[in-house]
Amino acid sequence: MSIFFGLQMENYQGDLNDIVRASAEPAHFSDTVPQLSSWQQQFPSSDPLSFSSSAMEDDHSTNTFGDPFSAIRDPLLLLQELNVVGTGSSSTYFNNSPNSTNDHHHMGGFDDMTNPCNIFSRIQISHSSNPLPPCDPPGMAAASTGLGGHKAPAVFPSDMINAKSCLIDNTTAAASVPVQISSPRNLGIKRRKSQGKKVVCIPAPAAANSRSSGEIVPSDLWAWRKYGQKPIKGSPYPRGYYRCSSSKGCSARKQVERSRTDPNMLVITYTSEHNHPWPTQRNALAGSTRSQPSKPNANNTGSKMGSPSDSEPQKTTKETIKEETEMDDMAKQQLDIDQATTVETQQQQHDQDFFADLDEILFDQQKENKPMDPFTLFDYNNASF
DNA sequence: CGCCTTTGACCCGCGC
DNA sequence: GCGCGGGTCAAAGGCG
Repeated sequence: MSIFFGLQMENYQGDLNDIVRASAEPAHFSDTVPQLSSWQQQFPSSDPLSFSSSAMEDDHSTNTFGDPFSAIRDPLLLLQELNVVGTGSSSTYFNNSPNSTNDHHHMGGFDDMTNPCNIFSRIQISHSSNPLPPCDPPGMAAASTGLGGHKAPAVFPSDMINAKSCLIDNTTAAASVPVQISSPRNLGIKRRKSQGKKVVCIPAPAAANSRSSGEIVPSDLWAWRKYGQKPIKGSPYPRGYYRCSSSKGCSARKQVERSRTDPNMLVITYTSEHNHPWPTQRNALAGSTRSQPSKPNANNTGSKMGSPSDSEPQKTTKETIKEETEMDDMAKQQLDIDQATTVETQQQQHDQDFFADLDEILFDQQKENKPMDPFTLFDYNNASF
């Protein structure tokens, strides 16, 4: 997950590189954050990450695959997890995520969504087979062509969540459309036909602190590889096409574009599903660090830092993939026999290890009087958004 | 070496 | 049937 709040686009040149790659300046969220995470409390001088601590805490026990970033997650996923989007088993976007089951939904975080101080206060998210540019205000949608070649409705669909105003309608949020696995080249599956999609609207990262090329990297858990970019008729901004590179054969895709009505907002459309568990190590595939700005202090900010396995000897890519496979098999077995409690225990242990490493990193930063760039933490994910 | 981005070409659904 | 526009492919070159 990457959320960039209150960031302004600067030096935008109309290339989606600006959107998807590179780092972003620390987020200075307005007003207050209800609670600080443990490590924020530990280092109050560090730039606040402003995650919802309740979300973090709640998530610790929900991720079967031991992803330490379950607390720093994709806005879509978190909202989904909070029963805001794609509630219930009908939501299948992350079909291998344990969160796709009802069993682990934690409503404890839902209250946060109604809190004006919630970090997702500027996220709009839609789960619809007929998505619209979610950042286009109602009434302006007529000027926009809906994603997937469908005309955008003049008003938000019922399952459109306008978190920007923090008005969560639990009844409408319950609407869910199963996401199809749809490869356009798959036989018998026509593309652009009511393909299940999820649309997320997030504040666009600023380019100010980005690399010299002006690139910024909203990262999320997954690794994404860009496979195309197209100018969009009627929009000054191109649309970037990304597919999941976390696992070969994964059909998950996303499209990233700017809202034509609010260039400060990014419209991210997720299509199809991940067919693999959470990446246990974001840099499992070589070259993925390209999307990361290189940081001089490798000890603290390198693309491999913060990995849950940092305290362990470096693993080769093959070993990592093997582990992922084994982990996947194990997780399936766990699911088969419904040993959720065991999984949660493993998850908690994993998270403990991760946060111990994280605290160590932050402590090192603190010792050097280096303000911690919160999005360095996002870089752990090593995935463009 | 392997993955990345870039980018022109191609494919295909949809509207007229 | 045709043209438009969106989505994907794949080659080329770059980067760590």
